[in-house]
Amino acid sequence: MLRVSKLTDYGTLVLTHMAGFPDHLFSVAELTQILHLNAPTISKVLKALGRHELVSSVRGARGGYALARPATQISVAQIIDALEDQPFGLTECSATAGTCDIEGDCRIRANWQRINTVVRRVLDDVCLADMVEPLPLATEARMVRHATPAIKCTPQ
Amino acid sequence: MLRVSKLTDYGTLVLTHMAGFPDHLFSVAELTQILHLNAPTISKVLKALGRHELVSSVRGARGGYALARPATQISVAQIIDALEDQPFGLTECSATAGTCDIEGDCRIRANWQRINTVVRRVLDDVCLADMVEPLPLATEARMVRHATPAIKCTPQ
DNA sequence: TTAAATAGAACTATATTGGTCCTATTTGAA
DNA sequence: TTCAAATAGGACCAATATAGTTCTATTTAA
Repeated sequence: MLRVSKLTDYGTLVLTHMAGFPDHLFSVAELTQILHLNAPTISKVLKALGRHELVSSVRGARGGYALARPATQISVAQIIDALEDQPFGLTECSATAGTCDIEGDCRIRANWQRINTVVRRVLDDVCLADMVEPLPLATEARMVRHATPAIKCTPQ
Repeated sequence: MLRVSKLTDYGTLVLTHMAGFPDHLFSVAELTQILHLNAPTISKVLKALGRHELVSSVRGARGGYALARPATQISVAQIIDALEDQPFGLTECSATAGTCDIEGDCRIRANWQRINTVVRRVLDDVCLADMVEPLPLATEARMVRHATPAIKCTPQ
């Protein structure tokens, strides 16, 4: 469907809120009230984010979660990696080798991989800090500058 | 899952093959033999592509399909639009308004939309002709040049 | 010792997708 | 005129993926 899963969407929402209060330890209960999401859902998301070291957790009474590092150092791509089950790639065969019978003489797989690289780079270049505030019409984006020329399109 | 559907994948494969023979009218049976996909699947894909005017069809005996326009004028984004059920967008709320309770005070929706715009532009800038041959390490990509600065990432 | 918290894993229900099949329509050719 | 070869459209079922919930274990402050 070319959509990120809802868990990933929730994850960006949760992390974006947490980014506004870097020193605060958030419990699931607290985030539930603020974000109007169900507690089990928030809990599930934070557990996965913890496993991927995007948040750090403190267990026990008075425990909770906080960002594991500054919001400028957490990218949307990293959130996707943590919350999506499959490895990154717009098609199955371009993400994982050996999933398709005709892989041997497939002519488009390599090109899908190039597309993946460029899309990935876009997502690498958006960080949590960018998601916190409604962005003004931005100046030259690092994202765009950074995108290397991976694909040539025949001029039309 | 941040994946294009299999139908979309099949669609690019079929169209890429057809792009190599612009004047030939392909029947489903013919494509079946060449591409090693099942006939009903190829048929389904081509019908959808026809509805979106990416291929033109000739009905009746000796009928078949051909690209509706030159391969330089069919983009991967258009193929996705034709074969995916949902409108383009990495999250549901950023693709379709009114799908989320908390849309009113959601802080990240607008930023997802900016991300959508940039990703979309990447896909707009890859055309079928680009998928036909294994691309050499390409020179400056129109795709990249074209991507406008929609998102600012705080320098790290 | 207890209550408040996270950790992990399993489970169920729903939604989406993939794939197939059926019927209608069109059209070239015998 | 009839038949066979083709596409058009839609409905359907099976498989997969996702969402959401629940249960048990563990940790730790008070």
